[in-house]
Amino acid sequence: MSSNESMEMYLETIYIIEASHGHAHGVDVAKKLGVSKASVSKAMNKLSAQGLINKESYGTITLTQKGKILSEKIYYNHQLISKFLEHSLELTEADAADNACKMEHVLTETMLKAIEGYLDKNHVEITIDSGGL
Amino acid sequence: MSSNESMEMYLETIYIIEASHGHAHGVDVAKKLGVSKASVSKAMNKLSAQGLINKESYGTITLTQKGKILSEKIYYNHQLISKFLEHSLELTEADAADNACKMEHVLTETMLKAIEGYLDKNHVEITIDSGGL
DNA sequence: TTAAATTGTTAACCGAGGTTAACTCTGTTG
DNA sequence: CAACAGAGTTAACCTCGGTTAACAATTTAA
Repeated sequence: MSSNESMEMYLETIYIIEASHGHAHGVDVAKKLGVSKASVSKAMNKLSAQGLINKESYGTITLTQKGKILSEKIYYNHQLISKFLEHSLELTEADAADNACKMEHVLTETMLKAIEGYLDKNHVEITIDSGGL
Repeated sequence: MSSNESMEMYLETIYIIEASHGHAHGVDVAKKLGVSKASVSKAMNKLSAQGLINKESYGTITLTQKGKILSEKIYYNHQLISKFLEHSLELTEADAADNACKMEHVLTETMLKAIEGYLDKNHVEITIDSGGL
């Protein structure tokens, strides 16, 4: 637990790619995050060492159970925050996602719980569409 | 403009100290932020080079006009976010400040404007008490 | 006024997270 | 099957923001 911001971004990205393609490749992650292949390669070594991903034949990446649980949580938080911003501030989906993306790494558990409460009270559904990162 | 997160923290801290003592000293900034004197010293050189602070006799630090305007904006945003979190999510003042502190460096202008609108619509006053950082 | 305590600065260093360039590995295909 | 293109890795390097340790400067106090 408590991987930091950039590791969370890698994990979330792998999660999203895996959701639509079954597995991720380093080069896809690099493109999606706008970083070099080399950065991805180093990051993958760390995530692998933490037991969050499996590196299979020639760079095929899949989440471990542990990695899946963590990235689901990260992704869920992202959706939670996005919906909250859309509903409370009437931000567009794009603006909400934009800000959620940066907020998701720093909010306290207390605040995340409060957002859950807010959405619940206001009957806002959390759609798990793997759309805009 | 667009100094980054840690520079913003230094600036905001100087602003708060200056508000209650007339001027700041490096050692106070270091204590408040929980960093070493050396880090403060280096940061002050940068802020000074950017024309945001004046270093007066033996380490006495004051904001320049430019620095004051910027740190007021930073501090104002902090208050804005805090109030928003207290009102929309019913967070305690402490929890709100805690999260605002991390959010204030990353939100888009669009979102900040939206928060202003929200507070306005809900008649929430922004008190400029230089309380909990 | 001189000694001690406080404060500030500098130098050398560290880890995180990125880069480029050169390399290796794998798979496809002419 | 041989060669090339695509994908991954490695090494050397950079910047940022922090650290510790030693030193310099300034206050304060005996």
